[in-house]
Amino acid sequence: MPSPSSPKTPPRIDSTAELARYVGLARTTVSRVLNQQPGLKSSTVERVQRALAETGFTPNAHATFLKGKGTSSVGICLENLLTPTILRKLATLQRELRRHGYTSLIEVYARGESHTIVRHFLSMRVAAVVFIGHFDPAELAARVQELNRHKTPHLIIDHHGIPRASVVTLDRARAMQEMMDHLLDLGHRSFGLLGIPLDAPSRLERVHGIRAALTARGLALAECTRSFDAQCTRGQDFEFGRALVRCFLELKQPPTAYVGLNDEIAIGAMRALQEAGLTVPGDVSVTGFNNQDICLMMAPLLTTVDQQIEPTIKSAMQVLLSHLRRGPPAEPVLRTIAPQLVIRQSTGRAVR
Amino acid sequence: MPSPSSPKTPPRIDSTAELARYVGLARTTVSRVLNQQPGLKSSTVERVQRALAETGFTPNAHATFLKGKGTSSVGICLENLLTPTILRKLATLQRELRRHGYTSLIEVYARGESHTIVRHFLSMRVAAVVFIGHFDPAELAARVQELNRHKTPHLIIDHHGIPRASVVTLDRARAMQEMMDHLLDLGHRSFGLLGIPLDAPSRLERVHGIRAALTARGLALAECTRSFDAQCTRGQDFEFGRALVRCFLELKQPPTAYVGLNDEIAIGAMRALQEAGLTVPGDVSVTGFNNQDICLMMAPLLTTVDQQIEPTIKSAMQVLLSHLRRGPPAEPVLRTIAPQLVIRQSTGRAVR
DNA sequence: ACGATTCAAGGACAGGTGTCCGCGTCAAGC
DNA sequence: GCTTGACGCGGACACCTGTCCTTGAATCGT
Repeated sequence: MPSPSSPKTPPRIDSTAELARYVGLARTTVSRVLNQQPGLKSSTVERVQRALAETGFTPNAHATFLKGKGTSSVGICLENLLTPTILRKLATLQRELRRHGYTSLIEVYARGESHTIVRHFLSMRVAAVVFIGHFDPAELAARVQELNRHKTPHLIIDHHGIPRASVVTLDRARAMQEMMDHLLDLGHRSFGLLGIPLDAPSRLERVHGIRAALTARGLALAECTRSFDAQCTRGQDFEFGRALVRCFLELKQPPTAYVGLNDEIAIGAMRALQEAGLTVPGDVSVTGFNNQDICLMMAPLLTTVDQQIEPTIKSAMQVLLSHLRRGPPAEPVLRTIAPQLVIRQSTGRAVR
Repeated sequence: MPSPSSPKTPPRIDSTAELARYVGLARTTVSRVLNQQPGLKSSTVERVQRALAETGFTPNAHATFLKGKGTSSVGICLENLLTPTILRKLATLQRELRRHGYTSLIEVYARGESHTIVRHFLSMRVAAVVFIGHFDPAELAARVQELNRHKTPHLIIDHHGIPRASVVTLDRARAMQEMMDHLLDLGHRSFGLLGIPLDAPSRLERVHGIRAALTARGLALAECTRSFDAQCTRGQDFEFGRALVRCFLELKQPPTAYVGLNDEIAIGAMRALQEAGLTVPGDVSVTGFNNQDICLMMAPLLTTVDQQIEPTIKSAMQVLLSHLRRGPPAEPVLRTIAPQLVIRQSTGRAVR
């Protein structure tokens, strides 16, 4: 410490009143310095600033909030803490929020606990709530209703189909359609869907895209595609992809192209295929989804879809900020982000 | 009184006073119901409960906190949101904290911003602060001092060497020593270190372990090992591992075993080796660190070290809870967790 | 019908902060 | 010496909740 060599450690200060006593000023004067109000002698301001630095005092955020000077925070509810894309969205969103002066409250979803989470957000009087990922539809709808009743702005990233909720989401139908077009151009006519059930509502959008691509060429969904996980939407990891491919390989006529729900499943699938003596893309093609870093480490490099996370969050912030300024809108906002196909080495011409 | 079947939507309630007006009771009575105080007619309790359910009112957490009934929260500062092991620790810790009635405040570290983060924690009057990962030592030391001055309990997971700070960390020296023993047993005598600089303080512990294993066999660190990233400790991803191996392969006598800082680097290294026409573990051996799921998807399966995250967080919670009960201890607590070697297929006998 | 009991009403205070306002002080200008 | 202006002091109120206490009213028992 440069100026005085006083080794007296400053006392622990816990309120503006204590700080005022410490510097020998009135509490109101200290408060005025803290809030940068005009009409104070510069020497006084400096005196308080120095005491502030010495003691490291921070005003009680709860009391500040109570006075209306809300430390504006935004609640973020995540599907999980494992999926890399979700985490990249979270990281980007938190950075953007901080840039606009908001602090974030992060909670992780667990089935049946969304009520507790949203109540926590509401009790903290957050300025808005953001959901990232996919959730139980009924539960999410109930939460949205709850937030609407409290006039708390909210935004969903990814999950769609909830009434009266603003959503920013990747156009997954279009992504699947483009991917299917790519595979159809390569001559593929029979497809194994990995982690994409044909009837589960949570993956409906993807199936729509797949069907659109097929019907555009006069093909029928039911005849060209096969999915083994009608109800099993549990695991979404490497091992799941591996297990699914093993099921497919027991068929008399296994598909020539495998379409994975995500990169992990696709990678697990490639491993299982290679273990069975098949080559990718020589014998069969495999596609992923998300374009994670790991795609570039596989042999062959994985063909996949990029989520365009940066634009997604940018768009989400726009919507969120407009909701924060004008309150929840009468009509919910819906924005879709265009995906980008990333064609690499794991897809090739169909043989048979 | 109107009929109870009236579909009139309940008004938005924002305080106990409004709720009291809504049900036609006194504010104090409502407060007593909310805090489950005895001496209330059950019909009254029920009336309030119903209004509570109808309106979805939640008491203002800030005001509650101000009254001392603190919604006790713990601040968690993360190195980043990308490293899978950090995220698994975070997920486990948050689950444990919630189980003990604590809510968590999560912030992500950025160089030079730790001051802002800790001040935010302090302004929220958190019960404790936890750091997960590795940070700038000087910055972290300053934060610890700040927390000590405010008598706020704190705990560091992973990063060690900070004075007057409690730490729970994996015994990385022991992990490296065991891994080196394994490689030495296989006949390896020249090692390429990937992402482990020999002189950087942040990786000192690992180097200690490596040296211990070598000297136990009468070998010298400087003669057996080589590291290309003396100062470059930036990237820790797949591409970094790939780039490092390319450097090694330009040497006249490349090493026979590569020791990676983490699984990603090791996987990138394996790719680069395979691209160069070498086989793993036939020609060279490669080891990772962290035992992430991806290790099981590589060909060959990656030999690595498991961090034992579950026991780590369990231990951390014990320390944290004792600090929360008794306040910051006079002597900081240090706990090391025993690692577990996971030997798979990427390591084999040395040839030459 | 009367006293005893039960229970809600409502006032009061505390917790830390922001803000307003009247008052006192001090120095400079005339 | 008086006015004027600048500036800090300290009281007051508000934000919302939890808790204590007194008071008043309704209900119950005999």
